[in-house]
Amino acid sequence: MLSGREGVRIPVGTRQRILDAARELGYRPNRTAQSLRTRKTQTIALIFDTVGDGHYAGEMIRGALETALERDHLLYIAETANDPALEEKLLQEMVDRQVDGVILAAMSTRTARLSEHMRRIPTVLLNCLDASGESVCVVPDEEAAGRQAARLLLDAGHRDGVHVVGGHPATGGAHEGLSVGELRMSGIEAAMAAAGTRLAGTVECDWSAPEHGYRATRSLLESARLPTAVVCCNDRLAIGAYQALRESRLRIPDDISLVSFGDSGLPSWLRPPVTSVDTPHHELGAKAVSLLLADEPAPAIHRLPMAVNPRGSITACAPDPREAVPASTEPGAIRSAQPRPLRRAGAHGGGHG
Amino acid sequence: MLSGREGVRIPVGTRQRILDAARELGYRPNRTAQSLRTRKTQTIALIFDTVGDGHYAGEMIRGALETALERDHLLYIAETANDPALEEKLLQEMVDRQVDGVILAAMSTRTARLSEHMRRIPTVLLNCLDASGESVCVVPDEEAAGRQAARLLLDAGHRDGVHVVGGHPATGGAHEGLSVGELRMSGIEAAMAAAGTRLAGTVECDWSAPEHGYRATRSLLESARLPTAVVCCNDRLAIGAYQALRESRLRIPDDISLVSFGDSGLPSWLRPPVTSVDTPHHELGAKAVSLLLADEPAPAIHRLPMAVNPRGSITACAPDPREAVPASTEPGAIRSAQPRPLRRAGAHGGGHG
DNA sequence: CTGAAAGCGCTAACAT
DNA sequence: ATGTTAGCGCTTTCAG
Repeated sequence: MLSGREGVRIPVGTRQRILDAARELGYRPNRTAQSLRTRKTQTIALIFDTVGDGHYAGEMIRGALETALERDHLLYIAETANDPALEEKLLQEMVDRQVDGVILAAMSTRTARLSEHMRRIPTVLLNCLDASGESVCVVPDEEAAGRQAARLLLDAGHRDGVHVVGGHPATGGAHEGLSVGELRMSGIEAAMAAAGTRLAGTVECDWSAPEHGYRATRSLLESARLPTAVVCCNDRLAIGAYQALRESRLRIPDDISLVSFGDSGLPSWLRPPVTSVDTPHHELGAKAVSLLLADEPAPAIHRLPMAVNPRGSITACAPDPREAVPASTEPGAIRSAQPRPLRRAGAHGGGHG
Repeated sequence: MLSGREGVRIPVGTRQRILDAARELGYRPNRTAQSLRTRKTQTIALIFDTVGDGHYAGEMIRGALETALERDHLLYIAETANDPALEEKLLQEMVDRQVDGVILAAMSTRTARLSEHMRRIPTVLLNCLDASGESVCVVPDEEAAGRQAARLLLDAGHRDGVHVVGGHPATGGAHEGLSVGELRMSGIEAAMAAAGTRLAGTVECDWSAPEHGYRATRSLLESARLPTAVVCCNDRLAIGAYQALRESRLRIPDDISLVSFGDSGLPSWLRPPVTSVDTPHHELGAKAVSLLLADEPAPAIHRLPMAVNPRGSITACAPDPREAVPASTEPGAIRSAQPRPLRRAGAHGGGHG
């Protein structure tokens, strides 16, 4: 009766008294014994390739944890460090402890190789796909994200002066053969085309560090026609872009608009805060858990929408940008050449980038 | 015999044959059954108050995981979001699953309140202390960190021009009644005193965002006597300081030296990289696990040394800074007034801050 | 419809 | 020194 057996006929008062007594005595069913019998442990393994700088992982963990808790499950966590042997060992340990399912999470979207274990236990791939296409996968919808970013700019009137910093690097993983960069670019281009226009240009560069964004943006500013808006393919590039723009005395968003794809939570430290299309880490983690715990984990790729976070780095663009923003070939002093060493100590004073 | 019973007399060949067969058949002892019998699960609960921005947590998790794995344990993870009710529930769930021990980790050092559960199960407090002083605690040695930071500067010849940005805010937790800021300041002051000198000044400010560091540093630069070196109490303040220095055309480390206390992994993105005294997240996690798994978890506070990471933001200081750095009351143009809008596209091009 | 009994797979205590 | 047995605390099956 304590285990919740149905159809028991006990006076309601008595029943309640029993339950109360049980609680008062601090009775807790022994989950280990339950598990031995039912072969279910109410636990899930969350295995990362690498926890990385943590931000990505942090939100994912939170999302997964919340959903798991709602469904009365607890989370194991582990990290493979991209070591196949370690991955195998961890998977084995998890299986030994009879986890009810495994979530294999990758920090940067890529194609995963499936271990044997994963054919014998419910598995969800998080932020990665497998070659066979027989797995349940959860990934951000990068192509839609590209369209979202472009729409932000288009809706503000930017049509002819939109440049991209980042582009389609070969590095990084793939969704169905396409890299994150390719997908985002494809989305951006599609949205521009749908609006009857196209990108003014794309600077292809490494996404890994701010300095690449800095250099790419500088090269943009040296061109004959100044951009009205720049799309940065990730946060690090955006930091570099901020730096380059600040050095050129171009103000955001007054002189130029900026959109970024957020993946690190860093944009909130930029001044002014950058409007970005952010990877839904939290939702990815939550979705992975709920799929794992669903009755029929039908093989499929679940693409989650990215979140648009307007933070004021976009300004309406005049119909003809040539009148609003005069072109310049002088890299040294594009706009106000006035040196303003110790500027603004106000609310935005901590500005950087 | 499979469970490793001692004193069994079996021909060596046979013994090996059995083991081989077992492996070939894929035999794995059922850990759940083991646990039911032995009341040990080879698992540890790692419970954070908040995973925060993740960096802190990421390294801690890694450290804990490595050590746990070495000792054949797996890690549960959870987050209480500083909600006592949730903490209680999670603790209960962990106890129900018979974890062998609990690590209670705080993101920012503070004093913890002990739940009843923790008196009945081995517990280690990570990055926090409890009022009773009866727990096993692992914390960074903040006072030593202060001395380390000061020594870096003193060894480079900085004696009379060292300023601190941050100070001793009342906010944040405490080690034996002292906040992180108080401890660090105390260490800095002790080291300066030991060297026969003292701080030129301290700007007390909020540690939470770059803009406070920016403003504090600006105020420093407006004073009559220019600092030869600045100590920033955390990464965010350092970012703000970088920004202020850059706007003043002061070069790091040529014109001014900088040291920071690292807590976010962010310093690596600053140009030039900032020399910092870093919280040993990884070691904290590892130590917590090994203490938890030790035979006698004697109540004690374990202070772990912080790691010094020289990254080139400190330069030797002339014996008399007054000759090396002329004072100025003009905030507008302290040093080279030359506007250099699009500077250096080279290796350090991505610089920001 | 309800109570009793038989295990889940292992380890520890027990006889041989 | 080795083989045997009795549970760990629960769920499920099977009689009653």
